[in-house]
Amino acid sequence: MFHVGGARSALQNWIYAKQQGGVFVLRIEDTDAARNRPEWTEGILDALDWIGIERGGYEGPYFQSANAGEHRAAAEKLHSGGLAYYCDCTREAVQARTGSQYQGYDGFCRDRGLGPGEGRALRFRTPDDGATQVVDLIRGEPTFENKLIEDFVIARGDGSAVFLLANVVDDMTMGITHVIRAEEHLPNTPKQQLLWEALGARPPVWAHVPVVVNEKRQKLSKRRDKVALEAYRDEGYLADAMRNYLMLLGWAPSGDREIVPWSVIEDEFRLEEVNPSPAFFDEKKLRAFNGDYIRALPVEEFVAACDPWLTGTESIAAPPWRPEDFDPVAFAAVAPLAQTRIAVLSEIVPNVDFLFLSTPPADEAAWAKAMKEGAADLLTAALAAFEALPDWTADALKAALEEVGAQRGLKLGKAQAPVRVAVTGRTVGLPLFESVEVLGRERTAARLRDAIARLG
RNA sequence: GCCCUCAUCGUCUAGCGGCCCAGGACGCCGCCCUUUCAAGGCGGUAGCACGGGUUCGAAUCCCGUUGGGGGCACCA
Repeated sequence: MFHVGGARSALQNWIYAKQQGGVFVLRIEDTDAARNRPEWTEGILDALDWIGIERGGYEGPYFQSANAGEHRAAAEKLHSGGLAYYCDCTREAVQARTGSQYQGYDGFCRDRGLGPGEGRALRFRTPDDGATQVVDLIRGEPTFENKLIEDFVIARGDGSAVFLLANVVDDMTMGITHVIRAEEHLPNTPKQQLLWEALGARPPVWAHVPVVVNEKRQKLSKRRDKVALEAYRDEGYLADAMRNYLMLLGWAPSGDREIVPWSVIEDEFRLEEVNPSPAFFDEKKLRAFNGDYIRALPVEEFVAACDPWLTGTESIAAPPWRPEDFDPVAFAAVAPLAQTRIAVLSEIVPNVDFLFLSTPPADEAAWAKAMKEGAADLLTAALAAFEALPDWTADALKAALEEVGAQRGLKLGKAQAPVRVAVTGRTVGLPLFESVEVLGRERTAARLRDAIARLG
């Protein structure tokens, strides 16, 4: 599973690294074996592939746990240098001293001179005075008073390093110069910067990109929000549309443009210009973008792009018709008509299913709406007119129905309604006469007869 | 409670002291086109959170208020 917010920062990170002539490193933070979820890694890689960050474009993935030895060595170094101390306080004990309102660790073990031992955590001794200023490409130079930073844990009772330390050690050993991550890490940054300095290295340049929020302005959460990129892919969003949209959250290309070729984005994107406030992920706008991208596709590419929804895949449900009833030639014939009518690829199915189903899809509401007074009469006349047609073409079919309607004082808009429902099962859909032409004389006649029979 | 952070139409944004009684896009609403529905064309709706400064001049700079978000774990 990969969060869209994460996908966006990956995109930004990737472009920035490219522009700087550096490499984008994908690292999985897995210092806690119990919480490690291998399937997440796969999800992240799939998402990056889909969104177009090809695997050659970044390094990794690297797993923090692979460096456990170095993490421990760094912890030991900090301890022997007097920059960290062991602590055996339980959470409850700290709370008993500080009161119910959380105040941070109170420094109880600071000067107890405890040695390492089972169940003793190692805490970093934060400076008593001064301030830590971080350099952030997006936010300027946030400054944190050191005395307000608690003595935080850097290694667990079993000696393993926690995220804060492990992350810093890995960054140092990998020669990381820029850390670009989500805004929620900003409050951790002074702690990590203190660690860089304590370990004798020059801290990196930071960039904390804003989070993506839901309509309630909360950070996207996997539990309550649709955040998995795969879900959008399976619904039929185009990768190009998605990455274009994602890049516009917090940033815009020059000159009143939004839908632009990727090359323009790669060229014009400036991390420093990213808007520091959280952005709402607007699915409606994404849809509009996607529709635009779909329409821009050459027809043959559109046809190819629809394939997964026409045949089904592991993650995409199979269509309602039998596989052997699918006719690629018929589909290709109506594809251009469908192209302007769908915003996401999965919508192709209800637009063309009438062609491949043995009977029109049943929709009682549609039937009730279209089959009013005179419907049987109109259908009967239409059937006769259609059967008399020498040429089975959309134009001829249209002329025939126009004639039938005119005899009954009906405009084509009205006259086509019952025919449409009888033949396609729906009140809305692709242009009727083209659809009927592709459906063919036999099947059309059969469906009209069925409808007339039903109307009694 | 403490710390950090953010603030232009409903939403995403342009704007970085005069070009702005604020531009674009999505949405929404009309009209046109039209065999349904779309697409397309045209038009409209709607915003600088509030209060103080600074300045000849502020959406743009400063301070405060309010509101939002994030963080404060032997999670990452």
